[in-house]
Amino acid sequence: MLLTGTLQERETYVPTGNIVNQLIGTPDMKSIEPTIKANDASPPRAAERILQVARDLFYRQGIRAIGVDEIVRRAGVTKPSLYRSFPSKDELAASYLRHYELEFWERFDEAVNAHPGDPRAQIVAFLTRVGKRTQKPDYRGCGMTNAAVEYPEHGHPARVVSEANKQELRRRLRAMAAEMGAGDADTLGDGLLLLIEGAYISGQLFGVGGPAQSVARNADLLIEASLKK
Amino acid sequence: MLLTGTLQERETYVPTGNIVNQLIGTPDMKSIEPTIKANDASPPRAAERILQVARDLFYRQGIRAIGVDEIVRRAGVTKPSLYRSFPSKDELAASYLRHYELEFWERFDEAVNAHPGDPRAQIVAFLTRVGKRTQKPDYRGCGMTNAAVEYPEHGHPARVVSEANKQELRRRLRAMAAEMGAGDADTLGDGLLLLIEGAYISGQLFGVGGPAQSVARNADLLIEASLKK
DNA sequence: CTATCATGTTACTGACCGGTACGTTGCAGG
DNA sequence: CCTGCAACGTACCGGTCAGTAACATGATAG
Repeated sequence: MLLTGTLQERETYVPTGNIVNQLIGTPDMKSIEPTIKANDASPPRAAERILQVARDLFYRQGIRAIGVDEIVRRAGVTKPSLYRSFPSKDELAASYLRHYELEFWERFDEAVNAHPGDPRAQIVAFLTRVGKRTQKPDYRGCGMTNAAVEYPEHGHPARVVSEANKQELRRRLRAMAAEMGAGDADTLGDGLLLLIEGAYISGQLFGVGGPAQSVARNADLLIEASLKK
Repeated sequence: MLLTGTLQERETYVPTGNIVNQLIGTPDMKSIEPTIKANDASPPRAAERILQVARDLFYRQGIRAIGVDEIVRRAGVTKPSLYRSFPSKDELAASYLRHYELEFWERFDEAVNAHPGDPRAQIVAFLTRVGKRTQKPDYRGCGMTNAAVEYPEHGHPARVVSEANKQELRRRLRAMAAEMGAGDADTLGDGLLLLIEGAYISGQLFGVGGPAQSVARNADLLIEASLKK
């Protein structure tokens, strides 16, 4: 019998392609354009357009479902323009997710800042907005969660971004649960995380009218039960 | 500017390929082999081997990540053998999911049957086992949930199976919540579904030691809070 | 012995995958 | 005006994608 033995599994990511600067690379690097006057109404640079289109398509259709050809076609540019700004499609996906994460923390901190010193109200406020967003007809869940599902390989650039975000979210939720004075803060924090992830998934699975619309209410119930212990 | 206008989005699945019988097609059709004596130690039929390999690879790596060439190579068969038994890769994926769903309901009903007339214990028993499974090192979540993430297109064969399963699960959870006597049974049922989906996702995102291990405890807390209302 | 038929095979298709070598354009500074 | 250089495009790479045409084999039924 053929094909026995040497069919290794590839559980860890090994990159392909070259090394170039990437948009939203590591931290800092706030602006895209290097030397443009503020009043300049110039059309967006190629890299910017590419990332913009990629963010939209990757989120709505999934990363694996979208080829680089379609991205550059819709961006009105050509492939070398993409590969001059991004080392690979995988790194373009990672850039998309880094951008997504930025927006995520903006939303999160907005809810936090709206209720200073009241972590329970912060959570409920955040989840109320999540619940609302899941009821939009074209809701597609959390880009980072979806990317982790699409790329189970350890070390894949997209997964790395997603995992780091979820770890940090878990840390903050547990801290907030402790701040509430929960008997078992880690369990409550984790329970809230489960509800959040469940809302992301159920939102795109059930669409409008799905269980995700009750995420804030359920979180509040769970908090209540956890504080009485 | 080029490329305006006629770039339609394709949100609904349109099939490609021919029409053939499929393994685990619609209901019934219990056995694979049509005419084989029971004592026969013959090697598994091609279609059976294909589905077996596909189930393993689709679950572990994802459906989009696996090509039909790899499936037939690992199954030790060739592509026409696959396409004689399955109309398309999409339908092969649907067959994988139908099989997955069967196993899912086996696990679910096992927990239900272990605690007759006690829906709360049924849920907790089921989620205790889910929590345990999420702690296995190679846990990859729920195959149906993952497939729905991979295929957002309405009407895709894989997504159809997943959506139907989740709808039915939601129905049963709400019914069990009502049976418990919850004040707002639909909200509790939906909350339990959120926890379950959250456990599936978090299990594969965090690996061992992740928040999914607390899903049963959190579900019990949520039930308690919901019954007191 | 032969016809049938399911199951196997080799070899191929056109489209698309991610990625790249190399030429062209346009604009700034000397 | 010319040079230099960054930003872009043309045209192509080998490999893989899902899917198929045409043929071989092997067991069974008559």
